[in-house]
Amino acid sequence: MKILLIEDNQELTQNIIQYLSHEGIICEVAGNLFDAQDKILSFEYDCVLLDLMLPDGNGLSFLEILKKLKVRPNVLIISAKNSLDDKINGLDLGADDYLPKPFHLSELLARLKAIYRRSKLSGSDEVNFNEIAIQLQNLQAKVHGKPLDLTKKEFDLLVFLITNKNRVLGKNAIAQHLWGDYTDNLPSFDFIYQHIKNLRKKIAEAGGNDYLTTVYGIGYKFGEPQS
Amino acid sequence: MKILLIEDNQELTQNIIQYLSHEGIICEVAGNLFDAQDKILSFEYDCVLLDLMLPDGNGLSFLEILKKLKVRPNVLIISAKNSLDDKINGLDLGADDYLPKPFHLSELLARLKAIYRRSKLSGSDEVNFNEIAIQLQNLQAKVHGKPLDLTKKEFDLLVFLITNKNRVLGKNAIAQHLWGDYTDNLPSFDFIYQHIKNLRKKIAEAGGNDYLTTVYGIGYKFGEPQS
DNA sequence: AAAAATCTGAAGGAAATCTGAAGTGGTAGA
DNA sequence: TCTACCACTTCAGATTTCCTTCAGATTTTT
Repeated sequence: MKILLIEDNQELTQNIIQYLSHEGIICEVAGNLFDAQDKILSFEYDCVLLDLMLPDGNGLSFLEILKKLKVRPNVLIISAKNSLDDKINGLDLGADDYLPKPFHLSELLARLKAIYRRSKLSGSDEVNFNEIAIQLQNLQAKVHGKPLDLTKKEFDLLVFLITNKNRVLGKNAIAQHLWGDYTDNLPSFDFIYQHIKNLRKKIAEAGGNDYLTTVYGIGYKFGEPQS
Repeated sequence: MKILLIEDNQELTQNIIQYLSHEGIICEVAGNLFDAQDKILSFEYDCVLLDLMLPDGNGLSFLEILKKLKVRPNVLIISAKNSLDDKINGLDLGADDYLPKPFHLSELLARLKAIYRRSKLSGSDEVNFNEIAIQLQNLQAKVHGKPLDLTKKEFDLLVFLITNKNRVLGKNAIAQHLWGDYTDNLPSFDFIYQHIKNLRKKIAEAGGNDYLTTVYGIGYKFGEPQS
C-alpha cells in the first residue's frame, strides 16, 4: 500500500511516517496543497491523508479539485477541527473517512486498512483467483488451500498483481507501488526480476498454475494465460 | 481480555477501569457514541460495556448499528433504566447480558467472564489444543496433565494465541491485546520476544510439542506445524 | 547475428528475531 | 522500614532471514 501524507506539521509527519513505514506502507509527503496536487497528478496512491489546515489553503477546497479527477484517490481526512460539521462536509465532498486529531497511530493504521479493503477488495478481506486465495489480514496466501510461505515483498507483489489482474503492469508502476518514488535513478530492475522469480517458484512448488506472464519490454501481467 | 467501556460518568468510569485493570483486563473508554463507533470499527474487543444514556443518543440505537457489522463484538448493557422493557429490548437487539445500576464491581467482572467463556470458549471453562489444556478459572495450564508454571502475561499470551489458533497474529495485534492501544511508538518488540521465548521454553520443558511458529516480519502463529 | 531485455545463482549488507543478563517496580515477610 | 523475591521490561550482542546487487547465462527483438 502506498499513501500520500499532506501535512505541514513536521513532528506529526515524522511520527506518522515512521509508524506506517514500519508497518510496510510506502509513504510520501507533501507539505502544502501545491506540492500535493503535483504529486497526485503524477503518481497513483492507494490513499491520501489530508490535513484540513494547511499553509496555502483549506483542505476542503482541495477535495473539490480531487473530485474532478478521472482517477480519484481515496481520501482520509485528519484534522484538529473536530466539529461534526467538518466531518459531514468532508464526507460530502468525497472523503472516505474522517479521523479527528489527536489520534493513536494504530487507529490511523486501522482506518487506512479499512479504506483499502473497501475500495480495492469491495469490503472483503480475501482476494481470490482460481486456485489462489489471499487473506490480507493474516498476510497469508494459499494455493489449493495449501499455505504459501511468502515474504512481505513477495506478498505485496502478488496482491498488487492480482488486484490488477488481466492488466499489464509496467516495471515502473510495480516499482512505484512497492518501493515508493525513491526509485528515481534506478540502476536496474534486478530486484523486480528477483521477486518475480521467487514468486513464480513458490507458486509453482505449491502446485499453482503459471498465471504470471512476462510482457517483453514493458512488465508483467497476471491472469489467464491466453496463447 | 480487552474491553471497551462506553460511559460518560467520569467517576463510574474511573472506578470500573481501576477495578478491571487490576484484574488484568485491558480497558479502553469512549465517552459518547460517536467515539465509540470509531473505536469499534478500528479495533477488536472481547466485550463492549454499553451505558444506555449517553450525551449523543440512546444506546439502544447503537445496538442496531452494531448488529449490521460483520464481526459483532459482545455487548454487556449497564444502565440505570431498570425497566423490564429496556432489558427485553436490549437483549432482543443483540446484547449478551444486562446489568442494572447500581452494581457491585465483582458482579460486573463475573458477567464479563461469563460472556467471554460463552463466546470464545463455547461455554466451557477450558481450552484445549492437543496435549495442552488450559483452565481459565484457576489460571492453570497443563501439558499432558502436567501443570505449567506460567506467569500472568505468559498465560494471557497463550490463551490469546490458542483461541486464535491457525491464524497469524501480528506483533501489533498481540501488543494491543495484552497491553492496550497505548503502544503507538513502540521502541521495540523486545518484550514480546521475551514472553514468547519463555512460553516456548516452559512448554518444551513440560514435554509439549512446538506449535508456536514465528512468521518473519509479521508475528506468530499457533497451530499444527504445516511444512 | 547483434543488441537489448530478462532470468538465474551467489554473495554482501540490512533488518528482524532470538537470547542471556541487567535494570525497574511492586509485594510479602522479617 | 528494610530486604528478598518475582514478574516484567530494557539492553546489547549473536543469529537468522530477507532484500538488493552483481555477474554471467538465456531469451526475445531487431
